[in-house]
Amino acid sequence: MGEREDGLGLTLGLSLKCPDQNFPPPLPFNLHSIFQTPKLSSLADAFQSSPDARSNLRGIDVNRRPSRVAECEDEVGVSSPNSTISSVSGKREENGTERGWATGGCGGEEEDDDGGDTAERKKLRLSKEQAAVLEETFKEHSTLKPKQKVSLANQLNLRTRQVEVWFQNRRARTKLKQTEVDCEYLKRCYDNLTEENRRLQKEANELRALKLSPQTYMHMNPPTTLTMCPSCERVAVLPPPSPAAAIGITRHLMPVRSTPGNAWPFNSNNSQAA
DNA sequence: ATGCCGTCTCTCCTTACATCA
DNA sequence: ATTGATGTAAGGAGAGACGGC
Repeated sequence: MGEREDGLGLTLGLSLKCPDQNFPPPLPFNLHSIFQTPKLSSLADAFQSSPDARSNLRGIDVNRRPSRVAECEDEVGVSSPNSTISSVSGKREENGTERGWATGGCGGEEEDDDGGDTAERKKLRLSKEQAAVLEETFKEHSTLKPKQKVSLANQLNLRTRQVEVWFQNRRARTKLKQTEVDCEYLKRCYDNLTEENRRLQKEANELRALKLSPQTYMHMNPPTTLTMCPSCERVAVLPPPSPAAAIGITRHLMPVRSTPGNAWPFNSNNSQAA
């Protein structure tokens, strides 16, 4: 109806319901809405927004498949040159294959008190039984083969288009749910990394503070520095050469194996700590 | 083999309606 | 009774696959 139309076409699309409203950062506007060619209000839209016109649908059980429509649909299905099913998209609906369904007409060619070409929006609610069967079928396979679609539609007394749309919307809902789950997971990762980063920053600051005030640890026992001999790969336990080294890396591994002639200040007997 | 065209079906976005608090 | 939020069926655009010519 018209109450949701803001006239700007800038409504945001999917709302991912991420707990953190700032994650992920939303686009400032919907590009699709901006570039989509605005469908200027057609006569049909004017009709749709007319309360009088809508009231004509009240009391009509749109979940019931009118027999005449069913007949028409079957005819279309058989007569379709390229398809044995009547999978009618919105564009193809304009050929009159599905119009007027809610008002019981067939192909929209019935005489219409409301002015002929009524592109009426038929809003219906599937029954619980229909929804349950569709749900069960969806659990087995999220897409339907044409024959499955037709048989399911027949079983549920729905149009194939309705079954098709239901599965499309159901896939969209599944994807949206999955996106929400992914969003939640990424947010947890983000929070963990933030916490880890904060912890490391704090640690770095503490180490810098130590470095700037050497007297604080002057009288402390020097930390042990482990140094690996490049030739024999034994680890030497050394006092730090300077106080500043105490806050550096305490285990110094030298990845490059040196030649035997390398100057190694410690004999191998002193480096049996390994 | 290639290109064009029509059809079908999909995703994505949007709209309109039903329902509920 | 009204209203806003929410859920969902359906419309429409665009894209890709496919078959026929």
